Amino acid sequence: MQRAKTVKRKHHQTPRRPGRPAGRTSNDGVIADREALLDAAERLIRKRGPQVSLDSIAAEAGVTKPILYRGVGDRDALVEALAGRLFMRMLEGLTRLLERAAVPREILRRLVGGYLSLAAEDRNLYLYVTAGGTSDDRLRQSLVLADRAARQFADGITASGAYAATHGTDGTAATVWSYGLIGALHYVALWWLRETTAEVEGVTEHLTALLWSGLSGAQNASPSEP
Amino acid sequence: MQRAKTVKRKHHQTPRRPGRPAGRTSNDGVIADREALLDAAERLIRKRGPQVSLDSIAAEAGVTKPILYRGVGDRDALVEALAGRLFMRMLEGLTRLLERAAVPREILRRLVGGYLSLAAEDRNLYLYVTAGGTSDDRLRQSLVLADRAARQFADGITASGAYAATHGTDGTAATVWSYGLIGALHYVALWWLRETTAEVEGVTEHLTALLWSGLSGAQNASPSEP
DNA sequence: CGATAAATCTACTCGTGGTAAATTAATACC
DNA sequence: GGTATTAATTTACCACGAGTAGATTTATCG
Repeated sequence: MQRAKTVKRKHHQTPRRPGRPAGRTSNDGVIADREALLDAAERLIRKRGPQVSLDSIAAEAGVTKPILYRGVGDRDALVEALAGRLFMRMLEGLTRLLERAAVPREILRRLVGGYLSLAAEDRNLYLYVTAGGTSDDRLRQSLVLADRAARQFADGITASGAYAATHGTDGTAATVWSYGLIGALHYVALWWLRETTAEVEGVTEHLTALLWSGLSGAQNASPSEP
Repeated sequence: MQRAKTVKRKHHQTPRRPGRPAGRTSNDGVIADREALLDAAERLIRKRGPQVSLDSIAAEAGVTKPILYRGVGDRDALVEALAGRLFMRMLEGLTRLLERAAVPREILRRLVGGYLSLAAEDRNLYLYVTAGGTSDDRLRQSLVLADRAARQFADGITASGAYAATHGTDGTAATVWSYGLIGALHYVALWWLRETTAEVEGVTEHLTALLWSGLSGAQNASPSEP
């Protein structure tokens, strides 16, 4: 309601002079409200988009910036934490999608479609978390998603585990496959999250075809529906 | 005088009082030095890494910030221009690599290996250009690279053009394939540019296997060397 | 009751992108 | 040839976001 330029204070809050808060007998729940801070960050990012500042996030949480810093650390730590929560949710969603076994290509199709749909569900959060140049550890964390998704997928292919056959022996192969997979998914998701025109089914179909048959399948098999 | 931390003035330069410069009769070569500014930006990014500021870039070019802005526009425009130059160079390099025709899988292998090697050659510049969340038009520009690379690749597969068979009919398919391809390449490149340990041949081999056979090839064909 | 510790907010610094105002030289006009 | 106007450049500033130091108030312990 108010906020002409920058949000400074949460709507109906008393001005809260500085100093130790009255009433609190000891440090009760110092760790506990980390989740509340992350919740507030998620809420604001959903509402306002991926461009929100730490000041506004703190305001949304009803605290000030130093509290936010004490609770979750610096900006990188915040993004890291939000990415962890988001990726965990996406992973659970994907797992649920794959509960009932299916043929391998159908598994892949569900993975791709699920990834896109789940990213679109948390669009702003997904953009916030994956923006910023995928620096250092962020990328590595997204690999948890890729790796577990790939493992899940491979487990669907064969009981013996084709994934372990390739990923288990050679660490480089595992990493390359994970990065390649997540890169393809992520870039297609980035594009699709901007284009509201294309419907998810077609995109899923095309990407699944590419990931399934690879480029060797480009000669005879068109990725479009027959 | 100036700051100890950030370079403010190029080493041996005269202080240059403000005002219109003496000697220049009219605006000669206003457009011409845009390339010189971009050269300076490239030089400094190569030297100092992808974290350089616009101030330091202007200093490297021997001009001041407003001149830089007049010459190339804002930061996004600078990145755009540098990305255009880099991708053009990479595309030329890839084209040279594919001049002598080969079997399709070998073509793909050269594409992947060439992409990685060329990115590593301009490592800092590649990171500078692809950092920043791949927002909006940057991503679209990298598609020129992906699209032309894919076209080149497809032309190698069949003379009739498998690329046209899929890309020509359905625009969505073309876009999805391009984004997926460039995403896989870029993410693997990002990882590999950090890991100095892995040699390019192995990474190329694994990624080529993934892109060629797709995930359906994971059951029987291991991506590692037989 | 007084001193110390804890917890919080205010107010600042610092760096960076971006721009307006000041400054100087060239050019046009009489 | 002298003066006003215009072009080109630098300086100095603004806005804004991340991160932190210090002021401020309350609880707790002697």
